[in-house]
Amino acid sequence: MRSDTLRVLLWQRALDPHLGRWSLPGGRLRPDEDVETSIRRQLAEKVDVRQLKHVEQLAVFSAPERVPGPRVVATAFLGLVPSDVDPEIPEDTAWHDVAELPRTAFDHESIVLRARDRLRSKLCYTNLGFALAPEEFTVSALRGLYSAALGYRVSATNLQRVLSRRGLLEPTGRTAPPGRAGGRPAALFSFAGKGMQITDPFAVFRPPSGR
Amino acid sequence: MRSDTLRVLLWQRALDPHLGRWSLPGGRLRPDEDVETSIRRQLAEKVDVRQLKHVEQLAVFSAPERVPGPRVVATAFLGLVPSDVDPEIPEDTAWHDVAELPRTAFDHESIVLRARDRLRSKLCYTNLGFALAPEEFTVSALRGLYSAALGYRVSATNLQRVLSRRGLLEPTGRTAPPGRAGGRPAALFSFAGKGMQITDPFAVFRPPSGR
DNA sequence: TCGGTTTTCGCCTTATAATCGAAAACCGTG
DNA sequence: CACGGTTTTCGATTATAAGGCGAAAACCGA
Repeated sequence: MRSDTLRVLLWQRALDPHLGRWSLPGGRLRPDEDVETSIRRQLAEKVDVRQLKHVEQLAVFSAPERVPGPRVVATAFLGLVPSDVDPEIPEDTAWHDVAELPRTAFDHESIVLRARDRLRSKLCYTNLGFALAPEEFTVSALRGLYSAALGYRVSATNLQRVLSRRGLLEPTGRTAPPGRAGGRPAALFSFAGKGMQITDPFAVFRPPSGR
Repeated sequence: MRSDTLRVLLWQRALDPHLGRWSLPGGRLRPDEDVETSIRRQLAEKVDVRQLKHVEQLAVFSAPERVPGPRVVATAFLGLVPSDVDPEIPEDTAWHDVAELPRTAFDHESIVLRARDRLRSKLCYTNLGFALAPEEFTVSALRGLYSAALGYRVSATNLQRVLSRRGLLEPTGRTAPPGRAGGRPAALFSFAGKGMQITDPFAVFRPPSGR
């Protein structure tokens, strides 16, 4: 998240094929690592890995013609960086608004869109939203993240109530200073689900309560 | 689903390594096919592909030591067969209760369990349950599927009400004959979400209704 | 016809989400 | 320092969805 828009880190290809187009960071799998280790290693060249708050497999892209030449099977990942970290990124990379992607290399546009859809879905039935938020955040800030990622305005009132009832918001007691125009200082919260997996789905058909 | 238990199709290895152990159907990716085409081809040798009502990528398993010898990266799939089809299966394959897996080859047990967890999750926030049901089914039968897959009893009353409100149950007008002991004949329903993707998630943070 | 069985449905309770509006707490300015 | 403008917070209310219970419906076999 950057200035209330959902972004993706892309780098501009310096080689043919598709020279100049923007592509997702990645690279070849080494024989001694699994795919998650590999993508974390690849990303370490672009972003500090410790800043990745969440990493999950997205899907395998394996169409025979997805890249020119010999076939390349790609395991795509969805990785989330909190909105407050602003990592040093190399010259040839940039954060791009997911809503206005540039001309991408290969099938990378569809990969990004798939990742966006996955994020949107999971925001609605998991705690994944907290992976986009800083350690401490205001309800307004969280509302901004949800709104930008989902593409529609969510109510701060309702967001706070829903997350509170689920026991996910822990008040830190501290407050954030108000903006230039004043306004009541916002209370700072942290994610309360420390023991909880950030991707644990909410139950819908719950087990019977009586036992 | 077989006699109200969740099963998985496994075949018994005839070769070393892990001779005699049970393993998931699968095989090597050919250069001219993508992974989904490949797994459908592989399965065609075991089960008629047309009987697969749903196929989705589960995850990539890529630990360097997951199989002896040179590393093999596997893309695992979750495939669902309706409860009423009873395909011809080869001699060396069998349906195994997921709750009581035999000694499996490699990491296939963890793959199966991961698939089970995915199924359980998705039953709660998608229409995936209908992929396990016949074209026409009674609410009781559906309840049996949900109960067996989820591992806890769900109420037929509530299941019907919830799915009806979502507009997913279409009455066919026909009824199923009662069992030996009698009882009111159950109405037959079909899945009403014909245009709808079976995996479309239900919204939780819904877009504002007023617009 | 009657007891046993299974399905279906209405009614009620509970749980969760959405909406609204007022109060709280701050800013800058006159 | 009072005031309008601003943002956050919270209580009260409404709306919607799910769960529980029991009665009625519809069938069987004897």
